[in-house]
Amino acid sequence: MGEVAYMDEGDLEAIVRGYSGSGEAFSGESSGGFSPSFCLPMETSSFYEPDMETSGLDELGELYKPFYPFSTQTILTSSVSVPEDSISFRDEKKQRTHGCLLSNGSRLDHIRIPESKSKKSKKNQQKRVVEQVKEENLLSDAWAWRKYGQKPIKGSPYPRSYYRCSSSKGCLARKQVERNPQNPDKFTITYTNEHNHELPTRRNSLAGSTRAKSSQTKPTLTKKSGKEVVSSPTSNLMIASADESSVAVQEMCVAEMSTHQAAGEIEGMSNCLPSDLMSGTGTFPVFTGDFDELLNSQEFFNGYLWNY
DNA sequence: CGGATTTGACCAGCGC
DNA sequence: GCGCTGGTCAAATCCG
Repeated sequence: MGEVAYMDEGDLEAIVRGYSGSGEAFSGESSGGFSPSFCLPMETSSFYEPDMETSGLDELGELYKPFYPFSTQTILTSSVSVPEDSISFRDEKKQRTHGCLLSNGSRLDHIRIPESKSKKSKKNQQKRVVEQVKEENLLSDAWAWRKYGQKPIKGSPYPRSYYRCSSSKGCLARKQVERNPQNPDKFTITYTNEHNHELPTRRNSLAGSTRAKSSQTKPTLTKKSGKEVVSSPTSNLMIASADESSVAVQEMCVAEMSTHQAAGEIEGMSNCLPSDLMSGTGTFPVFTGDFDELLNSQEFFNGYLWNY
């Protein structure tokens, strides 16, 4: 299952996208086109194109471009539970679902969030996109993010991490990532504002260099060189960092979308989770594939993704 | 050395 | 007005 909730201008409207399954949801029907990953409410279109009106699923991907340049692959990953912000409205969602069935079998439900939830606060007035993803899908974001803060959230045992787009100094795009208290296997990602630039040629200015995840707050960490790092062999791949491997993995996602390569490789790809968000989990998805192979595959995309 | 992460401090919005 | 909470800032620190 996967859900994506759009909250716009007061969080009055949101949609929930349902998936028949997290990994299996992607049935490889994407060649040359978008998988109907997202079905956005009309008003949501204004998010990117004020007067854009579309009903075509292909265009949905375009709508999502600011956040998900590769909507198809991104979607494939989206798993789902209920966005934290809308958890309290689960029942209502169930009652008011009248979504559309996507060609891949996933369903997209529209939900209306009670107005009481939105107090017209400055924050709420910002356009947001909320998505629930599984750990292994946190990587499905081609943008470069830089973490600028972390805060414990009341009512949740897990902290919330704050990221901003690091591709462009003037970019106001923000991203919040937090583990779902109700379903620790999933993360709630909240995107705020939109990117004011094209997809970065490199996810991070530091592409190629990896910073081992260090944290003093993770129970599931192991000591390494005096610092604590996630025990997973790939844990040093950050969700928002541009480790060569992670980039390659992500590109594999794209490749997958266009070449129908085994989705299993993606499902098994590593996850680069911030250790702070990993607290409470003892196991991590581990990518067991050959990174060299992945890196080689990267060449496949250099032509249009990473213009280097 | 450049860039990313960590983390305490600061600030603003909201409820009482 | 006060306290709580969430979001952001920025110095310190880390890493390749």
